[in-house]
Amino acid sequence: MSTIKEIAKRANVSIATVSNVITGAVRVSPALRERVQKAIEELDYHPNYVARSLKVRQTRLLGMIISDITNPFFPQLVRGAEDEAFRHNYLLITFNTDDRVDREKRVLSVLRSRRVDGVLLVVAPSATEATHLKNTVRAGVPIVCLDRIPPGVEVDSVTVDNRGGARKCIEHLISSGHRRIAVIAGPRALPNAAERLQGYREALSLAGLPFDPDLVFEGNFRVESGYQLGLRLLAAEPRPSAVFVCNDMMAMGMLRAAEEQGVECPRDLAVAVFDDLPFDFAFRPHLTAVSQPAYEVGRKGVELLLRRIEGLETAGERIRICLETRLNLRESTLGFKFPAR
Amino acid sequence: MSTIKEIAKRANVSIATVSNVITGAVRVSPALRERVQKAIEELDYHPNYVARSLKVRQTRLLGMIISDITNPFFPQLVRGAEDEAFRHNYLLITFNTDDRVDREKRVLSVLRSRRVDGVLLVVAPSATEATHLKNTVRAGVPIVCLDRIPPGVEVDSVTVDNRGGARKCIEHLISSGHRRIAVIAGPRALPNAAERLQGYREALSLAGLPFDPDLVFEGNFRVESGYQLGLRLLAAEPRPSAVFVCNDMMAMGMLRAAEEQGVECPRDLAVAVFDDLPFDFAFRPHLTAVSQPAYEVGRKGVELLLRRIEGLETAGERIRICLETRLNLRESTLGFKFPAR
DNA sequence: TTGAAAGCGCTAACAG
DNA sequence: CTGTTAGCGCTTTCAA
Repeated sequence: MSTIKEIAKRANVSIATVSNVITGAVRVSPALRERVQKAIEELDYHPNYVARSLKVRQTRLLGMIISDITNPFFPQLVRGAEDEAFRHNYLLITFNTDDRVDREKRVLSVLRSRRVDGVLLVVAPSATEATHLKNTVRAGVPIVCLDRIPPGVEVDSVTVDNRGGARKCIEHLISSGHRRIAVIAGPRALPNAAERLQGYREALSLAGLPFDPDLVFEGNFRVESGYQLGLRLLAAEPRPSAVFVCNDMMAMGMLRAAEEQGVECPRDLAVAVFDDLPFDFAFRPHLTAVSQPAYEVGRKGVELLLRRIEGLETAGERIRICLETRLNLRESTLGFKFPAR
Repeated sequence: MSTIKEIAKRANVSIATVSNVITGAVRVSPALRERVQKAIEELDYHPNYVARSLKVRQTRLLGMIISDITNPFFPQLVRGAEDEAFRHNYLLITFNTDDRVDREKRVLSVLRSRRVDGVLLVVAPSATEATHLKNTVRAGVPIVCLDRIPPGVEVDSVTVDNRGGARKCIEHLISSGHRRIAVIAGPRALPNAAERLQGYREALSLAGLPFDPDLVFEGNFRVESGYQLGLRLLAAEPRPSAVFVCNDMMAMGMLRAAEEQGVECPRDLAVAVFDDLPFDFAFRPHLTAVSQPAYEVGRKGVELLLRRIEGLETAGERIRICLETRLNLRESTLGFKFPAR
C-alpha cells in the first residue's frame, strides 16, 4: 500500500501539500491539486487512517455493546445506529456480551485501548456497582446507554417507555373483560423488566383490581424460561383468561407450552406481548404486541453520542431520551371470547 | 488518558521496559515488572492500540460487509464471525449494503483506509465485473466471501450447498406425492438463488417429472415480492399442490397471500422453504425448511480469513468451503393430504 | 500557496 | 535485563 510520501514524490510536491488536498483544510492551487489527484488515482492510494487517528487523536470509531444480535430486538437497533454513524463518517465496532458483566468489562477495556470516540451500551444487568462504567466515563469516553439505564451511574440514555407500554397493554386486556391476568415477567434485576411489571401493577390498580403475586411468573427473557413458566401458568387453578408476556423470546416459549398443553390461543387464552416481532404476520395467531421503536433507539443513540463527542451538549448534564411505544391490537387478544355464563 | 511515558516515569523505568511488560515479548525482572504493573493499575492505563497498529502494521480489525442485519439470516452469521474473531483478539466492523454495489464499493474503500487486516464479504449481486474486489485483493487485503461467490473473481469463500439443499427438499415433496410443484425463486443474478432453482430442476428431472416454466415465479428475496408472486401462484390453474419458496422473507409474504386468499396451509397447499427461521416453532403451521448453518458460515469464514492473514494458507490457491444443509420436515408439508379420487 | 520539521504513542533494533 | 533511539504515516505549526 502506498503512502503519502510516494504520492508526494510522484506528484512532485511536499507531503504537506498532499495532505492539504486530501483534507481540504488548506487551499491548494489547481495545478498542484490536479497532479496530486492524478498520483492518488494511479497508485490506488488510500490514506492511512490509523496514522491520521494517532495524530489527530480521534478514531471516528464507535463501540456498540449489546447483549446478543441473535435476539430479534437488536438487529433493528444496530441497524439504526449503523446507518446514523455511517452517515456521519463514523464506524461501528459491535460486541455481544450475552448479558454477562465480565464480558462487558473486558469489551470496555478493549474499546478504551482502541481509543473509540464513544460507546453505545446496552448494559448487562448487574447487582454490583458499575465501576467499570464510571471509570470509562471518567477517562473521558462518552457513553450513551440504550434500552436500559444502569442504576447508580450518571449517564446519557435512550430508552423506551416500558411502564407506559405495559400499562396500555394491560388496560386493553382489562377493558376486554379480563380479570385474571397473569404476567410472565423479566428478571427483576433488569430495570426495564421491572418497569414493565410496574406498568402491569399500575394498570390493575387504576382499574381497582387486586394484585395477585401468584399470577406473576418471573423468567429470564429467554425462550426456555417462557416455556417452563408457561407450563406452570397453564396449570394454575383457576386458569387465567389472559397472559401478558414481557418479551418476545419468552412469548415464543409460552406459545409452545400452550400448544403442547392443547390450550389454544386466543380461544382458550388471550396472549399479549411486550416486543413486536418484525415477522408477526407469519405467526398464527397474530399477536397483540407492544411495539418498540428499536431502529430509532439506535439512531437517536448515535445522534446523542455524536453531540456529546463534539461537545455540543452541556457537560455534566445527563440527557435521558425516552421514546414512546405503540400497542398493536391483533387476534391473540381480540379473538378471545368469554364463555356465556 | 495516560501514555506509556507517564507509566515509565511513575515506575521509574524506560518506556521500552513498560512496552516489554505489556507485550510480554521480552523478559523483565520481577521487581520492575511489578512496579510497572502497579503504575498501570494506578493510572488506569490502557495502551494506545492505534499507535501500536501504526507501528506494527496490523490493526487486528476485520471488516464485515453484509446486505442487511435486519434479514433474519444474518444475525447468526454475524454472531458466528464475531465470536470467532473475538476469541482471536480481532474486532469486527460491520456494514450493511442493502445489496447495493455502490455502497459496497464505498465501504471497501473506507475499510482499506482503516487498514483492516481482512474482509468478510457477502457480495452484492452485480452484473458488472467486480474490479473493486480485485483491486482490494491486489492491494494485499485478504477477502473471504460468505454465502455467495462472486462470479469472475478468484477469492476464498464459505458457502452452503444450495443446490443439494433444494434438491433434497423437492425430493421430499415428490415422494409425498406432489407432481405440480411451484417455486418462488430468488433473483437469477444471485448465484445461490440460481443454485436453488437448479436443485429444484434437478430433483424434477431425476424423478422423471417435466419442468414447467409457468410454475417458476422469480422474486427478489423480499417479503413483498413473495406476497405478490404468491397471489399470482395461487391464481394459477390448476393450482399447484405444493410450493417451494427460496428464502424465508418471501415465504412470509407467500403465507400472507395464502391467508388472504383463504388458502390454508397445509390443508390446501404444501409449503416448503429454503432458510429455517430460528422462530419457526412460533409459526402456524410449522414450516418444512432447509436449514443453513449460518453461525458456522460466519465462524468458519473468520477461521479461514485468519489463516490467510497469518499466511498459513498457500498463496494463489483459493479455498472454497461448502457446508451442508439440513432438511427439517414439519407440518407445512407433512400435514397435506391428497384428496381421495 | 508551499515546504520543512516536529511529534502523536508505540515497538523493535541495538548497545550497554 | 534495561535503556536509547529511530521510525510507523500522518497533520500541523511556522517560515519562506
